Amino acid sequence: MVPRDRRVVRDRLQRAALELFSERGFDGTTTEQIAARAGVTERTYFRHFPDKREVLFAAEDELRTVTADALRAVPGDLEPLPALRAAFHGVVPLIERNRPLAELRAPVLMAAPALLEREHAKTAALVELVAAGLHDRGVDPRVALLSARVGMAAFSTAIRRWTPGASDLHAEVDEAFDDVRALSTALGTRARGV
Amino acid sequence: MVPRDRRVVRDRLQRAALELFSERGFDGTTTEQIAARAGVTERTYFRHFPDKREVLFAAEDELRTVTADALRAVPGDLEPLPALRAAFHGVVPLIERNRPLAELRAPVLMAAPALLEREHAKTAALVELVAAGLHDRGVDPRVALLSARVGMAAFSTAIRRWTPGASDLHAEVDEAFDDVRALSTALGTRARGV
DNA sequence: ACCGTTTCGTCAGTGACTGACGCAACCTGC
DNA sequence: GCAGGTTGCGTCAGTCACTGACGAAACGGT
Repeated sequence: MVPRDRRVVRDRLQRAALELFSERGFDGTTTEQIAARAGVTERTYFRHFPDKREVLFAAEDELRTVTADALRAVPGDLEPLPALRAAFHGVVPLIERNRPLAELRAPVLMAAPALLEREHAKTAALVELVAAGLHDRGVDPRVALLSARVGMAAFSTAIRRWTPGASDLHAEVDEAFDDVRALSTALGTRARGV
Repeated sequence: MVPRDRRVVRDRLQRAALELFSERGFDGTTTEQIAARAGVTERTYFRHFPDKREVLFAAEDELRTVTADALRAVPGDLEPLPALRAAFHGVVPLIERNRPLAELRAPVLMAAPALLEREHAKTAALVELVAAGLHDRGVDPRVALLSARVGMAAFSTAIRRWTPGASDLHAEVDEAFDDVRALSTALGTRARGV
């Protein structure tokens, strides 16, 4: 028994998994191999992560709390989409900080459908979280869900458009929301309240 | 060996799976049980469906082709979001026709995270499809992806808001897109081209 | 009635995941 | 510095999703 600290083992498992997935791919790697490289047994792996994919999604909890806090910190008089734009600006530092790791993860995710699926579930869960946050601000639930989806569409697009070094994520967020606004004007202007 | 017709076996498997998932839940059902109720072996199940979840997602192919065709049928001079609104109107009949089955599927999906995840992947794949369709119409790829996400957000919201019998899905689609327009006006009006 | 093709059953095997049990290392109070 | 509770791990056995290989039965056409 080497590492008596739980965080150490967890960290070694994450590192080992990322390495192996990069080398042999997700499907070409067994959980037993991950555990072996981390110096533990397969059973221990499953004590730290509920399944094979979850090793790569440890940062999700922080993203959720930061997003929820950022939305709560937004002035209450803002309309739904401006509120989300402001909230996502508060999430930008976290995304920027996690960028080095994200660049290692990206090729692995793209190559494994099971991991892509998990990533989509992560986005969907975040939409629900944001919708709940809007509801807490007094937004009608029907509008809250649509707003959350549109806002998340803008934020996801901003992140994808982001080319670190060449562009600023804050600027990309503003541009994406501006694009939503510009795209929507073509929908015509009928008289209906939200 | 009773049924020599492939479609018959496939249909029996789908029916058996839906029944069993409704009775014992997704996790409480084994693929062997599904096959047994359909009168075949587990091996045969996996000859018809690649995994345990896919029995409930057989209609996806039709949705994809209908959506792609509907988008192609839209006049080429429409802006992205109006084009998507028109295309989704063309998909409405399919959704309405599949409603009875969808109502049986819904509670099963909600109760099983693995199935919800598959459903989200389906939406994500449809977004990619729509983005590609927009790109074929000459829309810039960066704008196409954002448009596809926003349009799909509106369509998904319309379907969720839809209470069959009490409301019309066509009307819900228009309302959802109108809501997007109304929500976006709050983003202010800066001068930027799309 | 013959033959190529489809579709299925059987068998054997891998890998993800779980529950139960015991042991060793840590933490506490005394 | 030591008894006793807690935590983290190893081991074992087992279930279930999924796959490849092979043979047999049923189908379609000639």
